[in-house]
Amino acid sequence: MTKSEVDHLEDGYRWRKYGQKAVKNSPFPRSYYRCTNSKCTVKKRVERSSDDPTIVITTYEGQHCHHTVGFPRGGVINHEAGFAAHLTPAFSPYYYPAVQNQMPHERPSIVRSHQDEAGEPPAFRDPTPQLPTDEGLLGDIVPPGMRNR
DNA sequence: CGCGTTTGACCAGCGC
DNA sequence: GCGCTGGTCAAACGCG
Repeated sequence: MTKSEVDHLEDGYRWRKYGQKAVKNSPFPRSYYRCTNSKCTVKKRVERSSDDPTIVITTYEGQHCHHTVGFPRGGVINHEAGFAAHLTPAFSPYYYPAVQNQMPHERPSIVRSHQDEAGEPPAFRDPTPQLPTDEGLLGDIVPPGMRNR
């Protein structure tokens, strides 16, 4: 589970959308992404929180067997808006429905989604080798408790 | 021309 | 058995 204000949070991989469906829980459609790398079968499910439209719940499924797609650019770690949000799942309205009211998240970030994806060259996990293990990336971005849905 | 998105159809699982 | 819901496929389309 992740939280972010933008749809296209660049997490270092190239995603290809393969479907979109309207779910019952939220009035917003849910998007289905898959890693474009034929090697890794990672899937991603992005749905918007019904309570706070500025929040998207991203559910990763599987783990990447390759490193982040080439990012030799210098910008690197600038994940305040994107990846940093991953590390605060406590704000997820799914777990703490009351907290969302206190979130001062009213910046016009949805409008500048394009800037965001360009401004987030995700080479974030340099020290982490590609672990095709059970942990993989998920072990980092998802608390151990919630991994086995 | 290649790649990614869009969109409707199709399918499988589940509950009634 | 039927209908609903969620997940995937695939063709068409748009953009760089």
